[in-house]
Amino acid sequence: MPKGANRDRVRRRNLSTVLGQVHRAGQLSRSALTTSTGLNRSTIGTLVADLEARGLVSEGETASTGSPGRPSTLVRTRGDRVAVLAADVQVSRITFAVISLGGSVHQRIRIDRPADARGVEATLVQLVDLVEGAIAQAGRTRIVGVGISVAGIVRGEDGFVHLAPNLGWRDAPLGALLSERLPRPDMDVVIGNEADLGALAEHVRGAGAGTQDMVYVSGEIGVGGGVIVGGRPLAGGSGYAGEIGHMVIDPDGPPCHCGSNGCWETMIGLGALMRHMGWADSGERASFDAVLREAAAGGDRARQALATIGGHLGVGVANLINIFNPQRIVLGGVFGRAFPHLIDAVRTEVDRRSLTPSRSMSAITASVFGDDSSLLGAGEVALRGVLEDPTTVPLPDTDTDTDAAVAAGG
Amino acid sequence: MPKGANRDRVRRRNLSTVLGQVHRAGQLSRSALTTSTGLNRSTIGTLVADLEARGLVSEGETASTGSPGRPSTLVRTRGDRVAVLAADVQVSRITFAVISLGGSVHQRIRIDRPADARGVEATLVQLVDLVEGAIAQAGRTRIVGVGISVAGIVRGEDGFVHLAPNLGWRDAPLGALLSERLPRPDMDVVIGNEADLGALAEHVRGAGAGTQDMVYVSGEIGVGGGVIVGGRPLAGGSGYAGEIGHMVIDPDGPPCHCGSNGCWETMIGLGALMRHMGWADSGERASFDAVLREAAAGGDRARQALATIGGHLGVGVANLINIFNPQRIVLGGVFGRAFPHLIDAVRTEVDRRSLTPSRSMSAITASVFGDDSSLLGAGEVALRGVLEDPTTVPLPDTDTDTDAAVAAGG
DNA sequence: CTAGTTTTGTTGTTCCAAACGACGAAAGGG
DNA sequence: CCCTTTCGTCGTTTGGAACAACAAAACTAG
Repeated sequence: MPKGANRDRVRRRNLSTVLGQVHRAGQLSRSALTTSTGLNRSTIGTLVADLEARGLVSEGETASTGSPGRPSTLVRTRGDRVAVLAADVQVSRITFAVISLGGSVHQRIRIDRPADARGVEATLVQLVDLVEGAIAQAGRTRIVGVGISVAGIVRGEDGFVHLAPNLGWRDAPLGALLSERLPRPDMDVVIGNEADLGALAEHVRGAGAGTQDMVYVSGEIGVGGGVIVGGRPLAGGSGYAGEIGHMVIDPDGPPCHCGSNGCWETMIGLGALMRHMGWADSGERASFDAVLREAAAGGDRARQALATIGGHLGVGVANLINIFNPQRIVLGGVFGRAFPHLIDAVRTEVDRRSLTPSRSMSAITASVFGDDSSLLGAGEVALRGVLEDPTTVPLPDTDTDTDAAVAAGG
Repeated sequence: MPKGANRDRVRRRNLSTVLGQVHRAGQLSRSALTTSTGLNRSTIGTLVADLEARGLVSEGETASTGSPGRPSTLVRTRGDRVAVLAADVQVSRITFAVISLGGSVHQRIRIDRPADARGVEATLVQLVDLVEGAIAQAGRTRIVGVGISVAGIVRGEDGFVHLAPNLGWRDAPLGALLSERLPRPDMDVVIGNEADLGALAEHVRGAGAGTQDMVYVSGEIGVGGGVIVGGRPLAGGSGYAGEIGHMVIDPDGPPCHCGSNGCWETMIGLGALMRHMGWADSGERASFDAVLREAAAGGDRARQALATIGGHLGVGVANLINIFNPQRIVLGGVFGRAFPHLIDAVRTEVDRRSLTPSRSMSAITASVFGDDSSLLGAGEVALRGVLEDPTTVPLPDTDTDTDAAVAAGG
């Protein structure tokens, strides 16, 4: 909140930017850090030494570039001292992982959930179980945060889930409940919207890497969206931003479960595809894959249906280009998997409907991480705390950090 | 570009935040500055002294609050040493003003333009004339920038006007042309989209004051939009963001001049209103006022037409709420003036079509500055340079500043 | 009206993180 | 082999923010 450059804040910020750069690149030479940050060689030296003492990075071998001059030391993220937990809560399963700086995934568990264990309470029990198990296994590794992806409308501030239609949740204070049940109350707990987190993951090291402005369109049973604006996630006044699935494309279109008509979701969601196929809508994502298989096998009806969906998809993408003027549009979820079948129809509509200067700089690509986007994004937000203030990870010996001092004083 | 907190950058940033706060509030006590910035009393003292020496602020009387304790000194912006020029280029006239820190408008000129003096070249001549006249009259006041509002698609970086349909311009490098013709090449020249600048003005001290996320919808002959995200203007990859007028609301709707169909603009723009009135579309904004007068006089047809427009307006506003989750939606231009006739229909659609959690926090209001929004916004962007780095304004005696040192050295 | 309280501005000093300069180290080029 | 280039390190400098102490300017209580 305070905007002034305090002396502590300067230090924290510099540590944060250095760690952030290494985290994003995975591995970076010290000389690259000096040029990108604009700081002095010696300053980078002390900052890296500080991060190294905290166990966040390690200095490895030198980079042997072909150019003359002494090669620079490489700075790498370390995954054995600090890590976070990430969970992707889906209807019929939870994917769970231990993720560390640099984005490396250490463990990965998938638990299937029977139909009677998908409520808020059951999910809490499952999550607490997974977290406790991971902490027990962590050993010396310090778990500093938990990130959880939910397909629903989530308030960013406290992780209150307003509505998660496919899970059948409504007004569930998931963040608060989880925080109070976890063994270590000092851990960051962040709940995020599945599409917002997917956008984050694709932006950091996926299909949107290197861009400053991108839009991620997530096709699951419903349609969600995550937007990166100027390198930062678009949150809105209370974290509900990015609900592009309920953008009205046709005011007199089919009714949507949200109470409106002609939402984008009603025209490109799973239900619409089933309609075009003449199938019954089971509300299961698997049926989308059935259409995909049929299209791959050369089925005309399936290809036609996907092209129709692609056209409607293109209309909304054109809107997003006109509104956000992004450098990249990333299609994720089922749209990512169906990308080859959709892209032609999408491009046709986009070329016709978006303003040329914006259009010419917006590349439309498929998601890189596929179904893992949300999980990786959950890890990313859980790491945010450490990335924004690396001093929260205490130095091992010296008792300079806050909570270490409190522990010593009490 | 460099992200590290250099020592110079720390100083500049602190000066910038202090000046920015005073600029926004117009007048602020030193103690308020300490609490809002988180800096020490003495630091605020030196920073304010620095700004005072540069002639940017002045320390006035003390604020007599009812609370005990010594009252704090008030810091006010000074308008007599530094100012900027702002111009709003409309089809049939140019509005021009001298604006200083704190947003106060010092002079104000309106020149009407005959039909044969609306091209790029004629406009340039008119603008250069106005700027030179203002500089000649400025006396001791240092003119540090020029901001210009144009209703068209403008690249933020260099002020290249891709398309300004109502002015009949296409691919006009207005920024470059103006910069090279101006008497003082060191002045900042910023060209901006009319709606983006309107949003900026309303955000700083208008209908969006105090918010962090707002959307400004500008109704002129066409429909434009400006978005503030997290307190900053949404620019997009190349500054074209916010073209909400070409958001497709009905894929099979009436054709738009942009080549698409059913753009929002075709349903709520001037042409649509004329259609509903059964009038011929003259493409003049005045005809909108004629409808407004008829509605005010009790004309049923006019009221019905406005309500229809309001309904379509509401559909798009609902989209914007779902996408941006803003704290405020500001209706400007003709929508601001017609606000009472539109708002009921807008609210009805918005309530039905936007997701409740987002809806409940988005207030819809009319523009505060009316037709002045763009002009004031142009002043605001022109001031951006000084606000971001107050050290560009040299100290009067000591030759510590760059260009003063160069002048002395040469 | 006076003494006490509270908050603020000022001044001199301290402190600390970044910058600087010099040196040795580690590469490539001839 | 020496030269050039670039880099890391160490000791020192520097500049700006923080701190402490004091004076000033209100309000409050008697």
